[in-house]
Amino acid sequence: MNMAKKYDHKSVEANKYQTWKENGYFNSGDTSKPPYTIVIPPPNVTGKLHLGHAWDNTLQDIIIRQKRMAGYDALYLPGMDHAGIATQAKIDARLNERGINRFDLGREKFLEEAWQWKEEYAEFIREQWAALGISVDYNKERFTLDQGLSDAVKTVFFKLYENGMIYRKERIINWDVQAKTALSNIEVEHKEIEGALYYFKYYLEDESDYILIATTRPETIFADTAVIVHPDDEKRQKFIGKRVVIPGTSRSVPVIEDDYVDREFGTGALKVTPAHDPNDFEIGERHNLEMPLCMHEDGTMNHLAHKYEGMERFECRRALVKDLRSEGLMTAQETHVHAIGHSERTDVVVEPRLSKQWFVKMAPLAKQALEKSDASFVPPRFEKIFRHWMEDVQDWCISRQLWWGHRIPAYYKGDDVYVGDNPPEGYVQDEDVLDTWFSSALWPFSTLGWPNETKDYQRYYPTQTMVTGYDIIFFWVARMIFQGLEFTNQTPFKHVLIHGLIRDEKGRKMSKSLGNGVDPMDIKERYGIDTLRYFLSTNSAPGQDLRFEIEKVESSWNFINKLWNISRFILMHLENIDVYSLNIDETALELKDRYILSRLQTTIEDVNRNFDRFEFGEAAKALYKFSWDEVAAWYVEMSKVTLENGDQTAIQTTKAVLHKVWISVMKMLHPFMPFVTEEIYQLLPLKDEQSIMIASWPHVENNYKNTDAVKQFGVIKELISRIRNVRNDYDVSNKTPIGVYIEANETIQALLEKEKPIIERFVNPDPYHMATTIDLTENTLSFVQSELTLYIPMGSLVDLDAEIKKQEAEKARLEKEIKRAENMLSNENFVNKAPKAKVEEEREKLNGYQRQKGQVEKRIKELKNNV
RNA sequence: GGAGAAUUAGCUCAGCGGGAGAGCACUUGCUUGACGUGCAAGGGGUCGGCGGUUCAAGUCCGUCAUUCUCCA
Repeated sequence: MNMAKKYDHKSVEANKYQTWKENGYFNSGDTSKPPYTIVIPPPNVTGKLHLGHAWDNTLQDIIIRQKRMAGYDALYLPGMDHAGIATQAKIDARLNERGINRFDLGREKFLEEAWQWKEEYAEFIREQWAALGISVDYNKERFTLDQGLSDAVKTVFFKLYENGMIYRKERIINWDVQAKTALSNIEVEHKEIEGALYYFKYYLEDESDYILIATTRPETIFADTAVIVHPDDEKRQKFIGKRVVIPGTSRSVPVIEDDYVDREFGTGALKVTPAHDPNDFEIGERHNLEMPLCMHEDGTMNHLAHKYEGMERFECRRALVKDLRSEGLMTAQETHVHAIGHSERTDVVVEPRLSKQWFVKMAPLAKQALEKSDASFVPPRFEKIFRHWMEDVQDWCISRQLWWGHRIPAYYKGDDVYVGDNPPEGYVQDEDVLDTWFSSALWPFSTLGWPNETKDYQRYYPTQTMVTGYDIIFFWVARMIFQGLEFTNQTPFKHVLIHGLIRDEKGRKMSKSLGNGVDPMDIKERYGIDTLRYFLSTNSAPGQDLRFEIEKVESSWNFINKLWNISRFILMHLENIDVYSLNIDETALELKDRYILSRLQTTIEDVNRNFDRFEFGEAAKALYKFSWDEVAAWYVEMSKVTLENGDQTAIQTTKAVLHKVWISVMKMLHPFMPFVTEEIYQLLPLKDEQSIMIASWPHVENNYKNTDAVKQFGVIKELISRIRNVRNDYDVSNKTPIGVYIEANETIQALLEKEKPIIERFVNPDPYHMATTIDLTENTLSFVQSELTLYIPMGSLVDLDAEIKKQEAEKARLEKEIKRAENMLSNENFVNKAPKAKVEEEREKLNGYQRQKGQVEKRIKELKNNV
């Protein structure tokens, strides 16, 4: 026995991952077994994995390890995402440090830099996967810009284009002025901001009258091309057909009528800026208006803003407002709270901007997804969120003005467009790349070889379970579903397990700007990765957020330390043992053995049920309670009695049971804490496999289920707990023998006689006395229990009056219980409608209470006689 | 404006149709040969309010309140 006295995560974790990997345990491919596939949500090649990744990956690894042990050909497919904007921004920053601008470098050289960056970070991420202990099949690792995945992207692009589901058009898109690229709708975060509503005078050209117009974005007036009034607006009919001058300029625009105007909002008249607002764009199309832009791509004003040219847009707004106010062209400024779009990536205010971009027509894809998706969400409410979004999804802007990504396979020559692999002479390829999510959407099948009908694709697709956070249901899950259905005719996964976000100890989101992030590697360093995994997987229910609390991490560590010490005890007794003696002889089982083996079966059932429901917290709770509250607190203590004083058969049986119970518990805990369970498994004799990773999952053995044993054990437990309680209440040291008299029927007496060594060990009684009736009156505490009445003579410590009061209270309590049970049983509806077992249970309870009440009454009488 | 979640012990959270649970914190006692990061024994909740369904409701439905999130 050379186990350390306390759990030392560093020595436990050393070398194990490498060994597993070298022995090929992570590899899929055993075709004699049914496949079970999980693809990793590919982390961005931008930097470190955070706690959110650790949580996400732990859940995936728990599922896959359990399935592997349960007899599946488990494939946990790893990979990474090129993450267009995010990575390009990082590379830009790194180049800037070296004083280099990417435009000086040129596209080709820049991409060389980018690939180098990717190699660096991929290695870093693999190290972190190893640190987390996740059992991914490295033979199948993929990257979104790999050749195969790029082919998949092109195939999808071509097919959608052929079917008219991808188009290129001038539309109002969300423009990120910092990243200088288009964004899709869902990359825009709407935030309520207190802005202002500015009222401007648009004078008629002859200055005889003016229309007052309210706007929240004054700087866009330079791109106004009309003013509209409502057809029913009698007051303003006279303006229709005339021209008004844009305030602060000499340019005039026509006044036209259109019922789009909301007569309740602002002044009831509207300026139209088709190139800077999606609604205005539609009006512009209806009325054939010109659509000039008044800003550059970086958000500074262009020549249309004349004297404001070159100013940043908000600076221009301030200057313009100030000028118009002093010129009397602005009449009012009201505060106005409205939702303003911010770039999810750079957090700058998104500029709606007319731009020619590529789009995916969403209606047909969404319709199909809604009709055919059979992915089941856990918890189910997320399906509603997915469907609701799908129901009114807008076309997806997929082009990005970046270099790092899948370059759009479209070529132009003048107005001619060629989409395909072999452009004719003279055609020039589109400069832009596709939205990163365009490739992520294909991840579950492109990683398995699609569009080729590869063996892997045929065997492992569709996948079983997708695990991800609710924050990317729209970005990713929904898109995988509609692309999967469109291109593989199947939903890409059966189950979608949704988890929440990880929050700091105050409940705030972890973020770089708050600086409240926790590095999983720091936790690993201090407590071990098993501790972190156990903490992450057991402290929230599916779909709920998880709060990071160091106390919970510590309690996870404590649990592992407890497991370590139980193992130490067990291993001490299994040293130099003949492994054949570890086969259990059922005829030799003592009560404690029958009890713990029976509880082992119900624990396995409980764990299995909760694994099937993805309720890992509940599964772990069952194992925690079983190993700590039952194995350690009772079975181990009882086994000491046998191991010290029992006969050879009993000792061997106890050792065999300890071994069986413990190896089963280690196996069931392995998905949660792979390293420490492997360490202990390796130390245990009589293993079924070289590694716990590939050992078989425990199965329920019905022959060990024994409700009688559990019940009898309960009698012993209740008795012991009560005597310990008296010792505590009356401050009687465990060293002092305590008098114990037990009144019970002969069956119970026989049971207690048999378990005498255990009771003696646990409560140190004065040799205890039993009879079917016991008449002890003087200075004796008494406790009526379910199967027996316990008397403890306490001499002068007993206050008879107080004891009578206690018994009276007990009697009152029992009477209440009796009344409750009687009420239920006299209710015809209950007796008729409730399940029979439930009714029977209540009858038994009633009988028990009545018997107990009789005992208590007898006791009160005796006490009173003695006062 | 629409949709969802949360509201349970001092704190953080499980439980979601048959008599309230965990971790931490708290109280008392304990150098018991696995473990003081432990052991034993405790205290502490009319499960947000009000209605309803049911033989039976923290648990299902409705409604209100408060907090949070997503969508527009």
